Amino acid sequence: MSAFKPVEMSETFPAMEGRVLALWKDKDVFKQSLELREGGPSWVFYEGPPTANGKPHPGHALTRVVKDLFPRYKTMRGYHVPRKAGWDTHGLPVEIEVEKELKISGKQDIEKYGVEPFVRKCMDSVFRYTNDWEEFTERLGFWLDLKDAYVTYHKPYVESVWWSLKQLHGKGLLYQGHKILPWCPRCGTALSSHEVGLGYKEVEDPSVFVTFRSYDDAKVSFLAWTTTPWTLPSNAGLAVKAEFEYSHVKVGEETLIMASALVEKVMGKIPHEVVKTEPGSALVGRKYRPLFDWWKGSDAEVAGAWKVCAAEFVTLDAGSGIVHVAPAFGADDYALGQKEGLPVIQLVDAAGKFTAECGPFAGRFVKDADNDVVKDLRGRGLLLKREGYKHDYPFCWRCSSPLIYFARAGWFIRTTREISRVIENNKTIQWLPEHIRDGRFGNFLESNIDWALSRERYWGTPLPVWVCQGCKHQEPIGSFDELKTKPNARGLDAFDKAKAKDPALNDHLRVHKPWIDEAQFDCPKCAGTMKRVSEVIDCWYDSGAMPFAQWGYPHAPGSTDKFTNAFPADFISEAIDQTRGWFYSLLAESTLLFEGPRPPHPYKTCVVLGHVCDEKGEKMSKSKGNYIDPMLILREEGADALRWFFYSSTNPWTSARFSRPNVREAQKEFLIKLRNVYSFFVIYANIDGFDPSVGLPEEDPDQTSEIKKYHRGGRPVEERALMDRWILSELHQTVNTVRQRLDDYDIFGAAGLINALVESLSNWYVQRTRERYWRSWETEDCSSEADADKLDAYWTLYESLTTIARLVAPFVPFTAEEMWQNLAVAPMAGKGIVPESVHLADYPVTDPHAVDRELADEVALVREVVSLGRNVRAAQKRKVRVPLAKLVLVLADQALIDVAQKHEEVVKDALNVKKVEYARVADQYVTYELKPNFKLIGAKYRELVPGIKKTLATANAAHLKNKIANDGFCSLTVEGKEVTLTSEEVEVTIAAKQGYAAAGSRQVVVVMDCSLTPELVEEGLAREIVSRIQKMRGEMKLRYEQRIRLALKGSVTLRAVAEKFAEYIQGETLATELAFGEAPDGWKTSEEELKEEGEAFTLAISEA
RNA sequence: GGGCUCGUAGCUCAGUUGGUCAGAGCGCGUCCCUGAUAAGGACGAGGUCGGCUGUUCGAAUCAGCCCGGGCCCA
Repeated sequence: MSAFKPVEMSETFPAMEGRVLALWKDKDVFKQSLELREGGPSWVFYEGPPTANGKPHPGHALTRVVKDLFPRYKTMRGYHVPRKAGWDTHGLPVEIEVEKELKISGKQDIEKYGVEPFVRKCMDSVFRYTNDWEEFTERLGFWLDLKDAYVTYHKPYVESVWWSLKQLHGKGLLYQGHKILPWCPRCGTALSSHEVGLGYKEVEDPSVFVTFRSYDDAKVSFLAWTTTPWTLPSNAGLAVKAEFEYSHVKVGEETLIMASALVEKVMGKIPHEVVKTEPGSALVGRKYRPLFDWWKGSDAEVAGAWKVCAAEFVTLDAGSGIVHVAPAFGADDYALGQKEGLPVIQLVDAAGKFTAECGPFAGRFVKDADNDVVKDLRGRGLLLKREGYKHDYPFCWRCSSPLIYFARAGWFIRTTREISRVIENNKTIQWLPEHIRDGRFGNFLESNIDWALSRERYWGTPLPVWVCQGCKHQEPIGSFDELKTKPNARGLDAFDKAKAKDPALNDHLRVHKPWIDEAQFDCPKCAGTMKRVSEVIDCWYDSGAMPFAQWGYPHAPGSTDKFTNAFPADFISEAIDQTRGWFYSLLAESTLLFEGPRPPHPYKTCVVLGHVCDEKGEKMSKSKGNYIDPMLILREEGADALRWFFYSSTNPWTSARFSRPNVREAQKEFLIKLRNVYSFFVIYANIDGFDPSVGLPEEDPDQTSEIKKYHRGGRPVEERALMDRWILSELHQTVNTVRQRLDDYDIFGAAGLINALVESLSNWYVQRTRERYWRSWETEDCSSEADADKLDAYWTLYESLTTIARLVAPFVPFTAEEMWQNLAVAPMAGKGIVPESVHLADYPVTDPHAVDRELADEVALVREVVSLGRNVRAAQKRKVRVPLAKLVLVLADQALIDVAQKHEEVVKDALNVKKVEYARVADQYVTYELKPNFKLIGAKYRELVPGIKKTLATANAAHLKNKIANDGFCSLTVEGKEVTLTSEEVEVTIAAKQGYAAAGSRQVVVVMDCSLTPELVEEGLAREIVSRIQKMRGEMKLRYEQRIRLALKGSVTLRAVAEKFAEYIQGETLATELAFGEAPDGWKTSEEELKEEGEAFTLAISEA
């Protein structure tokens, strides 16, 4: 008989979600959802590959729930949305993880350990956490095709990357050059920025002011400042800022040039005199003499060296306003040198020692030589002064040696040549939030430098360039098979040999170091030996290649179709730190490689996520110890709670404060409320035998319309009760706006609307219509008006809940599924009417017919009235149980009175009053206030506005109000001018006068007659008795429809009231009889006391 | 140091193209309601809308500067 499974309120959310997961698995719902939409328009999603060498943290939870929402939504909208998973597997973090595991450190140790076993360790380590990730992904409800994931170390992926690099080489976009790297001279290795960040210490370095003699006048010098004297022999230029003013300062016989703003600070007590000033731009291009004559460059190099350049990085914070430039030892310096044609003078070797040409300094470690360099300059009169300078300086986190910034040869992608196309492409991408496009990301692109692609490491995609050992001829290689076609190709069997020794060797490693390094062939130019360069590439290039590499394009069979069908992506989403990472690598590679497709590509929309912070607003990280394991939340609170928290608490791009209490709050706010309504429906639908499938045809031949598809019974909307029409209007209005918000990628906005809908459903619709579900049926066939109305109530709530289930399915897929299974699938099973999962259903469509904006406004007013009425009751200490005789509503105009009258029954019921009266004029209760409508009069009267405001405020409000009401306008004299205001230009508001039992807002005042008559008190007492009985029923855990027998024992008054209201009391409490006197044996009894009424009685209940 | 971003009630956050008592939820206190109850409602806080200056008839909302937090970069 029961159509619905009772809702077990004691079941935890995670337990419910476990059942849903099992159902999805059992019916393979994800796969079905893809198959269902095959042939539909496709909507392309790219999964940014997470690095699977650590456990998922809360930030990944945010990323994954956002990534899941839109594909689910689009699928329900009819799109085909394949979701291929991916894993980022290369890179330094993996190597470091393995180094730690092996308790080794640095490249020398790795070489000693052996590159082959090391690389194998790296590969193993990557998937150590895969199980964690897969469990996390599934438990979160993130539907992703994990079985068919792309993996960046796999051979087809690597070869796809090779193909792309060959394309770039062919376009002249791949070249060898220099890059300034943080370098540990002891370890002989570069450090990643992450590693550099680990080792900052505060130290005192020399701060020296050095004089560079002007080329044409030995008496004039440029005063430059540096904290690294050891770089001075490698000086190649000086930098000034064109906009600054510079002074010629006479000191004795000599003239020093420095920034005017710093003269006093630098010269201090040294006697000096400013003889001339000029802008920095006037200094640009002047030549000077080097401090040391050790370096011997080519004529061309020398011609370009030792000149003054303009640079933006020059500041007035410290120093002299003139900066010493050593392109080999600073990134800014290098970039400036490239721009200005300065030579790269590098008089320091990789061990941090001065090179042989450095005379007395040759072979000395640079940091130790600082003092002697200074001494040498002083001896030659080239030093103005030396001080100490405290600052943070990076040290090697492994060996504590001071790092030096050092130019290293490497491979680069010439992004700067194509950057204008990249910028154009970027301009057409939809960024959320919008400011990323021209802000953080746009700025980053504007200051683009060539992409340093190569890494002197082991575990990565090998850079596929072979170089002739003799003539330096370069040849990029696009695949392993291509190598085989090369003249006299040899060493290609290195991997096979290794595999013969150890059959467990993974075939994908064929294209990795060290085996691939064995491959050689003959140089086509000089017949020398072509060998691969030793480097691997930046793993960011790997991930940026995923649009084509995930399909093994163009080598893999069928990959061309797969690639073109899934390019560009409609949607990607990652956290903000990916601006310089994945967002850039995707965009840059796509722009450089593909010149055909119309921008934007390879992604059209990018939702940028904020960081997940702890309750103090600090970024969560394991090292800080403020980290919550997201699996803990999933186990304790559940996936929907976690998901809803991220969707509803704030925009995804503002960093959310993540904590268990916050997640619980989101759960209480929304999920529990929704479940309560759902449970309420199921309880009474089962009691009343409401069955949505009754009368349905076995097969529905026409499943085209929303109504047919999802079945909507009951009378036409316009024939239903006001309340039903209202909630259906709210429902369909919300459906409409939620679709709009989601189409705009506005998750937070959509979640807010859904929240408001559920709030309305729970706190107003159900609250105010509960009695309709409690009534008994009157007729067999529900033909009476009362029964039809009751049936309407069920259909209305049924439609609301099943529509909400579909509406929230992309957000809280578990709760939605649970509701759908019970409300739709269970009763309709086998009738071919509803899909067997909510995620196979269509997203709800608005029925414009059901939307009634006027009614929505009306109910808003009614809710306001009720709220104010409760306010009055609280202030007057009149609880709602005691009926009051009269309520007076004072409303600003007749239209509002009409509205209130229309909804009078609801008001009476909600506030428990006998009668409602209406008044437009009620001067004894209210005061009026007049205010101009600023928006309307602002532009018209401008500076008169304050005067108008003042005049209106001080005028006789009641009088003016009447005048406006009668004539439609009023005239005022403001600052001597005549001003005529129409009724639209003046807002009349009312407020309750002090001292009355009244409360008011701008448009309505509620006045209550709070006097009590004996009749009212008696009725209140009767309701009090009912309340006590209900409470007891609850304590006895009686079924909701259980009939009972009642016995009461109390005062004469109490008995009189109970007798008078016997019918009411029995009706409300489902009592078949009401007796007075001692409780019969075996009945449950309770002593009740009504303090306010001064009554005490004994209550006894037995099941009937 | 540079870029971006944020700074609104004890906490978490809203606040539409600048228009006038600055809002919600949570927590707290008081009270109420309850045949959905691991719910719900009413009321209270008296918040210099980070600070200063400016634009404007009018600014939380625009501009400039400053202070503080976050992120990225140097």
